Order: sequence, then structure tokens, then C-alpha cells
Amino acid sequence: MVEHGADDKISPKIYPLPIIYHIYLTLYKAFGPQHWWPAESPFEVIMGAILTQNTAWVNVEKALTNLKEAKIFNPQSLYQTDLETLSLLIRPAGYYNQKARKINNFLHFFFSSYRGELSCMWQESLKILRDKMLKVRGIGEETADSILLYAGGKPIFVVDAYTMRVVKRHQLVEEKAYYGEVQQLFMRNLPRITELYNEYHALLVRIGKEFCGKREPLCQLCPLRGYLKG
DNA sequence: TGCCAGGCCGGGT
DNA sequence: ACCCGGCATGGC
Repeated sequence: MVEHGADDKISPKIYPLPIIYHIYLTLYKAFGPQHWWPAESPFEVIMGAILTQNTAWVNVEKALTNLKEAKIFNPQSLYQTDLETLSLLIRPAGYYNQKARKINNFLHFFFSSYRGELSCMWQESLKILRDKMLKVRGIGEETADSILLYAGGKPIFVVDAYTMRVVKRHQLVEEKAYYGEVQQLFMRNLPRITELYNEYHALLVRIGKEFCGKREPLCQLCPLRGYLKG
């Protein structure tokens, strides 16, 4: 352990790492990099982020494949495709009528504000872009943050159902905590580094799936069980 | 068979 | 400011 006091002027004080940071290190050592987001392009990340809303990823992949096979998987073509056709193609992803509308809403925003150019959209500041995306019907906080982090490489932490379940199961936040509180828990306790946020969220999904069933109390095999309060 | 999956919206208190 | 029903397919 490091002694504090005498050499304050020489080296900065060493504080204990926040527990949130410890948990990341634990997960990374246990599972290694997760290689997220599974997509071939930033635009594909955006479409996937909308399609995966409350939906298993395997079903999203089917929808993405359909769009690619129809040779319309680019912003212009998708924007020109009528909702009926679009909903048919994304059917495997579920909620297909809503999601067709959501994709169209996003593309309308994308073309009217940024000429359909991602490079143009990324020039916007993080906070402004986030607020603007949240005004699009069908883009909520998680979807917006997923787009910002995994498509745009912006340093914003994504909170999803697994994240929520893991931090609540381990009593790192109160049971009623909402999205912004959990997001702040992570962002206040971690350096603002895109790669870190990227990997951390992916790791949380990994252990969420593996050890944190929806109705289970707390899996004894979870590598985080030692961090439980109380 | 029923439950779950990388949410979000709109209407009702 | 919460709370809840609706949206829908596919896998286990």
C-alpha cells in the first residue's frame, strides 16, 4: 500500500479506486474484450440500435440481413422505401410497424438536419446531438446513447436492462433508480474514455446474460458477488 | 407452454 | 412525476 502525507508535493495523492472502476477491472480480467458493437459500419450500428429495442439480437440480425439482401441498406434507399415494404423486411425483429416508423423518423431527422451525412452529424457536440435525437419519436435514452457511443465514438455511458439489473441486484443503486442516475454512477466514477465505456457496457451485458437472470435472486457464480453491499 | 429479449410511447392517475 | 398497457417475433 502507498503511504500518503510526506510526499504529497512530489506525487499526487493516491485514492482508492472507485468500486465502479474495480468492477470493470474484475470483469475485464474475467472475460476480456467483447468486441462491440457487432456491426460492419456506423450506420449499421444505428439501425441495429433501433431494431434491438426490447428484442433478442438474433432476431435483429435476420432483419438486417433482409435489408442487405434487398439491397436497400443505405440511408438514401431506406428513406425512400415505403413503410409497408420496410416493415415487411424487418418483421423478424418484432414490433415491425413501430420500428419501421422509428427508422423512418430517424432518417427524416438525419437528412433534414445533416444531409444524410454521418460526418456532418458527428460534428455536433455530444450534448446537443443527444438532445436532438431524443426528440425523434422512437429514439429514447438508451438508443440515443448507443448510437453516440458505438456509432459515433462519443464518451457517453449506455445503460440498458442488463446494466440496470446488475447494479440493482448488487445494490450499487436504489431499486427505483432511473436511467440518468445509473448513467451518472458510471460516468462520475470513471475517466471519460470512449473505449472504456464501450467495453464496460459490453461486459455488463455479458455477465447480465450469464449470471443475472430476470427472476433469479443473485447467482453465486457471478464474479461480482463480492461487491454486494451489506 | 410460457417467459424472455441490448425500449419507447401515450394516456391515465 | 410516476405507472401501465401496447407493440410482436423467435428461441428455449
